[in-house]
Amino acid sequence: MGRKRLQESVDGRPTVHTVAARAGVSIASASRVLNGVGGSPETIRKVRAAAAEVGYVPNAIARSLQSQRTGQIALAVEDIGNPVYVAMMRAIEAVVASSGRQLLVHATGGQIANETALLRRLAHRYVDGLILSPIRITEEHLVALADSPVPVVVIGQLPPDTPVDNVRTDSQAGVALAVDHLVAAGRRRIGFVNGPLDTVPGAARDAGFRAALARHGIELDERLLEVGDFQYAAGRAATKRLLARARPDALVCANDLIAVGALHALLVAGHRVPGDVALVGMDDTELASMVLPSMSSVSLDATERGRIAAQLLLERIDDSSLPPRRITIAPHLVVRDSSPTPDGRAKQWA
Amino acid sequence: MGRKRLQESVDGRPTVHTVAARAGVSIASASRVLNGVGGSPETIRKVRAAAAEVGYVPNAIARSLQSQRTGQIALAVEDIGNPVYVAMMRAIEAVVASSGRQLLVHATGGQIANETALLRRLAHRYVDGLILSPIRITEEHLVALADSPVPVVVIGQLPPDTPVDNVRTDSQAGVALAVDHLVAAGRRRIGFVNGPLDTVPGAARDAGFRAALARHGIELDERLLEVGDFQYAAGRAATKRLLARARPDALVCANDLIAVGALHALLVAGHRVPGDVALVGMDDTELASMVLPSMSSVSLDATERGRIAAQLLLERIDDSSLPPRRITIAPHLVVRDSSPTPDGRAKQWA
DNA sequence: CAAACTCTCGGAAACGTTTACAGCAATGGG
DNA sequence: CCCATTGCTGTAAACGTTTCCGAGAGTTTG
Repeated sequence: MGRKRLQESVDGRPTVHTVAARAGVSIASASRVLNGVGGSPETIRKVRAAAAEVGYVPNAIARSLQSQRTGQIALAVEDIGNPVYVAMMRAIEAVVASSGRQLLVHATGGQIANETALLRRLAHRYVDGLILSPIRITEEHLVALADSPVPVVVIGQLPPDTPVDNVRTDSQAGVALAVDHLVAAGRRRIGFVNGPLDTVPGAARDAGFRAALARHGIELDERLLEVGDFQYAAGRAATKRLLARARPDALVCANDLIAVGALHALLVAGHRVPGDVALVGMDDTELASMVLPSMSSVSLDATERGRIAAQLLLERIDDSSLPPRRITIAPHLVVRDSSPTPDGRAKQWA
Repeated sequence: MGRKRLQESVDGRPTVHTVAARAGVSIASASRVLNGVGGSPETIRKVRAAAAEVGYVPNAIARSLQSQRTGQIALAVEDIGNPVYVAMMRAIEAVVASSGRQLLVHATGGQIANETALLRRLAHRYVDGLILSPIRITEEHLVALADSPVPVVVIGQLPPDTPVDNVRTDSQAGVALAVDHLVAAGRRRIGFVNGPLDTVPGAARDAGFRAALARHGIELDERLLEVGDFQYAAGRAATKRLLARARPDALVCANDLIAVGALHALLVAGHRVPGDVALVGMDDTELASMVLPSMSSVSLDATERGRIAAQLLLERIDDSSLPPRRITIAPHLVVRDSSPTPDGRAKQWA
């Protein structure tokens, strides 16, 4: 009994001690064999046999404590229901899994308190690194990022010279792509349904929209601007408000969820899309091709951003002396049926 | 230097030794104070001060090793992009987070190999419990479940008498609800677009559909049956095939993704919904109210299933002697615009 | 044939916690 | 005034690994 206590873990499962005793070798030898480093043929045989007989599985926690690695990566996004984050998550999970690690998912709800709390919790070292995609960036974030005890990669805009690995996209240029496309098709009364202006993407897209109109010499009509959350329901409501006071001939939306809401509002109000009002979303999520008419959308390549972010993180975990890197992904426009084709014609059935 | 090595962790961060030394007490006393158990007022003051000064944060891994608890829960679903799993995940994450734990997400892709590998990996004890929502159940699953080293809760059908906590829904009855609804509205040529028949939900829904038709004395026309993956694209393709050879006046779909695909195929083919063909999806995801016309759908209450599964798991973690529990959630029909209202009339504009 | 290497092995320390146990002082009751 | 109780404290063991180090055996080299 006393002897057994020394060999089995507290819940009766075999430990390296069990295996070693059964094979008649020391735990050091057993451990070496089990990790495939060293051991004479005879020892290897005995240890492997013993391990198989008792069904030994190493304890990940104990291993982590010793190796100072958890084999876990955390991902924190605002809303795991947004298809753009789903795409990102899929890409990240693929990279993470292929490196033999696991992915932890946190939903922050966009709350700053949640995010900084999460950053602080990293000090517990339950994870080897974090991929964070914040929707707002505060001074608190920057401080917390600066003395984060584990590597963090941020997906999204960060102030210049923040010494943090960073994957971003130029959503300002993305909005410009949408506007250019619509102007080229002869639309002039272009509306914009945005997310909250106090978010980083919201502010960038607002600036992008204004700049693009200015570049085309179109005067901005403030009645064509609306703001809501980055959600379907908010997009639908915002569009309804906008339509109640103005007559756009095109609508740009700050993401696809908003755009689907806008599409719904437009069709319910009896507008033809793209005949009366052309529509361009943003993020190019799966949603864009699910709806009818299928939606043009500016792709910010969430999959690619996720993949790169994961790779950057793994690289930094392996070598913390790397200089901070900043990767920018260029947006591109995917034209579908909700906006006029390049030759200016709308599909006949719409 | 030698002294320092004893007080700080290998990467220079403070440990309980650091705090203890700084406060001039033993590590035992320090640990006790930090855990809020015992300590004289003076000791408490000194330790708290020392901890604050050095910015001490306990190491979660070391704590886990000692306490035999990781504070982590894993969730494994087929496809994190399916909105039904998103809803489930949201509910689970809420429960898990409010118990102070964290959620790990695994995407299995429905691969049996992945799932059994995952079950085996539980032996590494990196997590306190698992919520598994398998789409297929094999003998391998049952064996792996039987000797899982940590508690597992399964969401989905399980053979009777499997001694595993289980949250399920009666999707067979769910399909019946849809069929009853359509028959009551006078539809007779009811088609069914299902997922793979070798999956548990696929088989159940197939059986449910056949039984429901039989109950109404409607002879089954095999040409009105189609099968694909539980995905949007597959649903769209399957519906296209079905429409090429038959003229249904209603369509039941095995989930909302398939249903949105079917809706797309129907509208593109020029059918009016629900005028020519009524449509009922299943799962009642957010998607259902995003599309136009908004989709009737049989709710299997994924949110509730997720919430309950998480609670069952937490209970079992706290008390492994509990008898296996099986909770069944009743489905209910949510009628929207894609199927006739109870009085048999379709909305005028469709 | 001695010296220098190369392998393999086991003991023991380490990773950073929590906690059983025993010692000790102070307190209260008889 | 003594003893039992209470409340703190520190020492040391434990959680289950990996790995450093020194010892011994066998092999090569000069």
